[in-house]
Amino acid sequence: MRYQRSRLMQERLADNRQRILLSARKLVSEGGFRAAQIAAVATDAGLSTGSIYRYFPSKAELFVEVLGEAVRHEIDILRALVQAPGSAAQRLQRAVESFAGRAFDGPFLAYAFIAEPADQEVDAERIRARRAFGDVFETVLHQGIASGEFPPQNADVAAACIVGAFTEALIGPIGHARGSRQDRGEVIRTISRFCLQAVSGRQEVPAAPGKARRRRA
Amino acid sequence: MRYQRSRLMQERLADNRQRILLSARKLVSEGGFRAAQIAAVATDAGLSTGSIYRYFPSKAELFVEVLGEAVRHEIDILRALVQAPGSAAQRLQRAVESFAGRAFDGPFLAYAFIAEPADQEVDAERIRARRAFGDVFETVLHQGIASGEFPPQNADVAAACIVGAFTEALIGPIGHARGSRQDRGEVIRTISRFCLQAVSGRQEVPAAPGKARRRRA
Amino acid sequence: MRYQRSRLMQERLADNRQRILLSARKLVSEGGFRAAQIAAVATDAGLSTGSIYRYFPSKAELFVEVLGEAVRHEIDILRALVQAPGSAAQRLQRAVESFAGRAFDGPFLAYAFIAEPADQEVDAERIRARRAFGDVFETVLHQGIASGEFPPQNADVAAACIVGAFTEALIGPIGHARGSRQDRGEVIRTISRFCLQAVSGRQEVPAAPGKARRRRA
Amino acid sequence: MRYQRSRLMQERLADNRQRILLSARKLVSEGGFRAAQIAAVATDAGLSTGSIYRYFPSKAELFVEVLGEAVRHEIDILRALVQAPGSAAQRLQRAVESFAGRAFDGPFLAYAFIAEPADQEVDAERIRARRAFGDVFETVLHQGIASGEFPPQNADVAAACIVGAFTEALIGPIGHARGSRQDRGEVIRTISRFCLQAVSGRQEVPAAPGKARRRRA
DNA sequence: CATGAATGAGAATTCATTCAT
DNA sequence: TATGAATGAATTCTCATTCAT
Repeated sequence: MRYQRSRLMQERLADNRQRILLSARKLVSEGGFRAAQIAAVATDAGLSTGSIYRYFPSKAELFVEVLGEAVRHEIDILRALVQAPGSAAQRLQRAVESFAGRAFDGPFLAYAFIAEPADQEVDAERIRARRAFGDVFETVLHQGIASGEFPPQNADVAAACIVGAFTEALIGPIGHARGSRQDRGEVIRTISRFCLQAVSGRQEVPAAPGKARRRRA
Repeated sequence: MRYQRSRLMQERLADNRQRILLSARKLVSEGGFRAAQIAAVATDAGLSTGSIYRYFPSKAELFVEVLGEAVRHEIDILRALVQAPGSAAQRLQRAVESFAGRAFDGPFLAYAFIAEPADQEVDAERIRARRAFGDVFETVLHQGIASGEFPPQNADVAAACIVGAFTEALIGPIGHARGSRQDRGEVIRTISRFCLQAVSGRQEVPAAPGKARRRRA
Repeated sequence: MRYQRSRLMQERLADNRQRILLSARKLVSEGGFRAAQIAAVATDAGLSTGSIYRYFPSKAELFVEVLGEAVRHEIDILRALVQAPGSAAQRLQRAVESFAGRAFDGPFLAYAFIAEPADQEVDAERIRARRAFGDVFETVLHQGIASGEFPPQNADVAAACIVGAFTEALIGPIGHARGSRQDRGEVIRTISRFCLQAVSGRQEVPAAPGKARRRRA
Repeated sequence: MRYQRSRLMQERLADNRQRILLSARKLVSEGGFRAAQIAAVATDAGLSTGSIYRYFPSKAELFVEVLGEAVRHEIDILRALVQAPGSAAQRLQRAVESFAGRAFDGPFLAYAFIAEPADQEVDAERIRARRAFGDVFETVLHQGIASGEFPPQNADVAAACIVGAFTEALIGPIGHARGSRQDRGEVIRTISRFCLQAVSGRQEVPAAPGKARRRRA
């Protein structure tokens, strides 16, 4: 006797959930966790505060998901690049440039990813995220070391250095790259060369410019 | 008599101010900004909450100064190393290792330095701090490029990469170096080689181990 | 055809109403009023929250009826026992033991009956309920006093004492009888003797054990 | 160098704490836990909501103390009466009448004592309270049984019955004694005789009337 | 008619800042 | 001048009730 939940309804529900996630993401990226109170998220999403709790059990869970969703997407892309054919150096370069490019375009992820959140649960998710990124880079480093492309090195620490390097360069406050005060391609190539030289110990000729096209996030 | 009392008074005032700063710093380093409420700082400093406001106009100003003080100290050390005689590579290496070593030993500075503070004013100070560190490294890079030691590169962005690399490696959550799970010297040498190779494009033979002595912060 | 549908409909309506009452009762008995939110009742009854409001104008009214229904059932049984033939003492004993036995088996009624409800309206119903129980016992007391079986006494207050005595003994927190830590028969006989002696002022020989059979609520 | 906290100050502090407890107690006794929100307590005590938390860590702790304080006071009185010289029956009678008298005068304690609180911690305290009262009566019962004054009986359950009996008679909603619709002495004597006859199985001649004087709580 | 998503008025709690003593 | 008690705005979360579909 249950009424069939109409397709429209289902869409609206999924829609709301997504809108909440987007609003939360937007607010954090614009004003940090400070600016992302439940009430603000609700208003931005066009809902009441109570409705947020229909979709997420708590503020912490909401932001864990915001972070997790962004990270998962990023990791998927990185893993694909890292598993593609090519030398370790090429694959590392592609991964760094791809990541850096998106971070340049939409500083949100990297921002949330650096920020100290107000909540322990979110903090834990942030740690998982950083470790996940590091793991991807560590994989290529190990492959490069094994194949003799890269000299032996502490891949663990080096991977952390890579993550830190472009994080800081792109979104950290001294990242002069902020906005578009510097040429996108130039910044990204600098970062990728930095990382490649760092792990290979060889002078790297940056990939032909113009390949990494600007793409909106 | 009156003069004497006044001098004592002044000393006590200066003393209290310093004690407040130290307590604030200690609390942040131990538990983050979350743990550094005015009341806690006051208790730790052996003063009343009201007294804090005799020395600092607001919580934000207090923490701006906490951060600023720590950074100034660090910058002084770095600048001395950078202005000492030696090749650009040597000076860069010394600066990186010195900074990294202190961060390894006492994660406070680096922590506060990454943390998203509760307050916009503190945030602004954090930006200044990161920029100041970057500037020091940028200086050496420019010198190295000018002297031909380093290939031409975007020194601005590269400096940010350096700061980011060791920040993440040492105190970021994937910094496996946390605690003492990894050998201090090994971690620091990995980082310094990473940075040197990154900017020089040459395989670097790390400095003889044992030179960088452990020192408590 | 239309008539048939209508009858089915009516049956379904009555059915739903009953299911809601049962679910509400079950939830209160298991977790107190705390656990009996409208949404939980609806889920348990296999209906939507909105539907609850088709059958009951408000949460308060629902629980007033839950309580009232349970009490009415209990009162019917008690009245039958009290109007049966026999001495006042016998009838009183039967009533007390019958009530106590059901309370021992299914603490729901007694629980709701003591609990401070979330709502004033339910509170009022609770008062009516207690008064109704008291009235039944008062009736027997009056009869016993009239017949000379019991000494003259304030039947009103004594009836309240009876209700309080077994309520507390059976479900109050010091009612060690909770669960089955004590022998059911023993507890019930103690209570009934307590009440009988209290009103008769004579040593009572408890009824032969084994008469009051355990029955699930 | 600490300023001496003035006696006045100390008095004011102790005063506030006491005022909060009194306000909380008053509100519960008047309108149940429903009416005792932190904001209401604060207003009643002439303080801000925040100030409540200077004196009590949480709402639950506040009400645990409200209940505990009242109970401790009551238990002290009961224990003194129970340990005084005299027969078990006399001591039991004095205890019951004393307790009943105060409950008649100020229904607060007994009310809170029956109410189902909104909070588990308070609930736990309530259970302790009831058990404590029961224990006092159980003690006299055991003594009376040992001395042959009372017939052998389950003292545990009987003690619960006593507590329940006058609780219900006095403050329970069927306690017609509410307000002063019935004569105070008459009600109290009825209760005490009820309890005495219940445990002794003998007709009790109530203590000479006029002895139990009305006293404000 | 049934549904269940949306609402929004509370309620508890925290903590920077003020100010009477 | 130092103190720390008092303040109260801000924030998260709950749940009875309504109403568009």
